[in-house]
Amino acid sequence: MTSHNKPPTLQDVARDAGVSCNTASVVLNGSRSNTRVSEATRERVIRAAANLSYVPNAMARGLAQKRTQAIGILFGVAAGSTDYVTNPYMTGILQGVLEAAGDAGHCVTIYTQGWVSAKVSAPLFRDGRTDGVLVIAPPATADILSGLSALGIPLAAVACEAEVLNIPSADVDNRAGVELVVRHLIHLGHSRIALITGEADMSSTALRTDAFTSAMRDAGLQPDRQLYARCNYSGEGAERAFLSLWNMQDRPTAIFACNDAIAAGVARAARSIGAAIPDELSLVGFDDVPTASMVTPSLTTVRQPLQMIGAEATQMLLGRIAGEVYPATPRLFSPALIVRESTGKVCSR
Amino acid sequence: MTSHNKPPTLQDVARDAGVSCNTASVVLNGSRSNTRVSEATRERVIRAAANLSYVPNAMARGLAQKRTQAIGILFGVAAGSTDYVTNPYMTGILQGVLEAAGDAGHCVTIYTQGWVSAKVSAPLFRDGRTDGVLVIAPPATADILSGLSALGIPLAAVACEAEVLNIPSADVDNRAGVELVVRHLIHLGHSRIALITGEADMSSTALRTDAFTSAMRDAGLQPDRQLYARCNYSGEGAERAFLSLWNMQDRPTAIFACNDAIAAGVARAARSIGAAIPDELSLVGFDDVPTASMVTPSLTTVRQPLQMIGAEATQMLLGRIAGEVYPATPRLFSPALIVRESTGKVCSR
DNA sequence: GGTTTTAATGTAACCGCTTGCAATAGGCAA
DNA sequence: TTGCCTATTGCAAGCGGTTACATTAAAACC
Repeated sequence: MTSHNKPPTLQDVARDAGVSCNTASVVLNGSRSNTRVSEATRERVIRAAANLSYVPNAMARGLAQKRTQAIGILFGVAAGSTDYVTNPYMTGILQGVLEAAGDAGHCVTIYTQGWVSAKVSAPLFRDGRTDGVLVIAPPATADILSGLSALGIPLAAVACEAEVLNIPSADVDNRAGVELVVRHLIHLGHSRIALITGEADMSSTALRTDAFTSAMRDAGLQPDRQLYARCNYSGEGAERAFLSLWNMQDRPTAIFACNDAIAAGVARAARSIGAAIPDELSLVGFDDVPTASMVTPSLTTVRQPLQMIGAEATQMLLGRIAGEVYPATPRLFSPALIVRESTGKVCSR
Repeated sequence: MTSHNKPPTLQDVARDAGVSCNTASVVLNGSRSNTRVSEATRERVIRAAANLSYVPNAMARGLAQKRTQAIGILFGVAAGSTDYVTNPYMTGILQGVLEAAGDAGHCVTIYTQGWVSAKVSAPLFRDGRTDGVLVIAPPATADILSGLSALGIPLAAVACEAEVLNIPSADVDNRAGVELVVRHLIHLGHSRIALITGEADMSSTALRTDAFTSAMRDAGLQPDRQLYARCNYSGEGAERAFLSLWNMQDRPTAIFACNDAIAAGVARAARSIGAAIPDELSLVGFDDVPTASMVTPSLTTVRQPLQMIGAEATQMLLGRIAGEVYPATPRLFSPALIVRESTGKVCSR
């Protein structure tokens, strides 16, 4: 019974192999290329380590060489919220991060510290637990990125304004996604197209709003600010936003919701008041969450490659940790328009 | 600009406060109640630490006191798979874990090491990175739990056979959940009820199959083994399982799918061959994933409190790390039957 | 006043591993 | 034989904390 004994240390390996722990260290992590070890010794050490199922202590190693082989991940959450992984966006990113980090032999540590103020929270990340931090879709108002950046912590980000801070980041190409949506709707004959955005302090809100306006103009349509509504990305407030649009004298024939959760809220509200989708109203979402294909009518939406985005950001972070330099411009991934049942030709009436 | 300077150490704090680093240490982590420190000194140290935004180095602290204030989490995945957080079950548990761990001031580290063999993988968790490991729904065939247990690593588990290993665990009350389903269906007049389970090596499969058989017997019905089918919890193979049941000479009037992903597959297959739900076939799922309420017809299913289960398991793990002892019997959480549109009275024909 | 308590703080040895540098031992040229 | 180079290996000082124990000084006791 080997239960409850302490894990073997490098000293144990060295003793069993009949060498100093210096030699054991050199053998086991292949470093010190200038200092060579004889083949016989190398084998003895490796055999001893295998016999003991030796695993180096990450704390000691981290302390000595100041690299932990772990990265931290910080999810953007609304102030006071603890909903870290309750939506498919975050979990999609996380899955990509886990795969990329795993491939690189890095652990992933999720930070749950609240987003107090950047001055207060940022120093917490200097606890030496991780080599760098990945920040996912933080609200711009939480200036955590600048706080972390000022402390010299290696960073990469997803879906946020990282360019001005010279932080590498990855994101979906929001502009391209919005253009796909607007072109699709216009192609179906819509011209009064409404926009329902999420929180104002998310970078995607500004980007999509701006892209929407441009795309409308490009199509020769005058965007109507009356048709811009706002709620939360969680879907909260979507019903109200929908109703305010629907009760206008000159109501829109299509609504572009900035994510699928908002679109779901709109669909629910539409059904409850008997507005037919897509006959009376076309509806488009963004994200292509699993539910989008299952609902009735199924949702036309923009798919973004979340796992690729998460993986790319992870690789950038690992690169930054290794000292590489990246361009500040975000790495953008192409979205795809998934046309389903919630959009149709504009009703002639 | 304070950029890129090294994080302040305890020595820095001690120097600024004009004390030895012993005193600083004692003040800052409040320990050593036998050794007292004067109020004046205490204040000086605290002020110095605050001025420097001092954060103790987790590696050094972990090395010294052999506790890292971090827990590991290992997701049960199919052999060769890297789908850690791609399904709502895992993310629901994770969310609960994050909240509970965060409340206790612990970090959560996700392990991505593959489930090689228990002999190979288990020692990896002795790297000192975490104080204990939470194992979520592992396949019984991957004897990782026994491997970890043999090494004396503090453990807690979710949804698995942990009792024989004397490992504290939490889970939904599968038996109660299944009974709710069977009673509901019988109440609607069904007697030929089919069961579609997930992988055979998941503890829930055995538990739910057994509970199903018992519940049928308790209702005075003879369970028909012909009506037991199997596929994967991911939903893969659900169509085939459904068709094999549907093509029987004496087909079932109701199907209990062991999770919502399977139920979704069944619903899809049923629609594709024109089998009407619930008119010709009642369908029940398990889990109550977000999609369940959105599909048409919406899915009758069993809701389990995933976040509570995750949080409870976390608290057990933290307790075990602190030396507490828990009963080996799993802590069970009551499920709730959510009746929606996919179940109805048996068709009289 | 001398001795014992007690309060307050400092010293130094670890925790397990990395790494600069010293040390040892053959081998070979001089 | 002596000296020097090179291939191996060991020594020891950290990394940044924690903590048993020693130390000092002031207070309390007889």
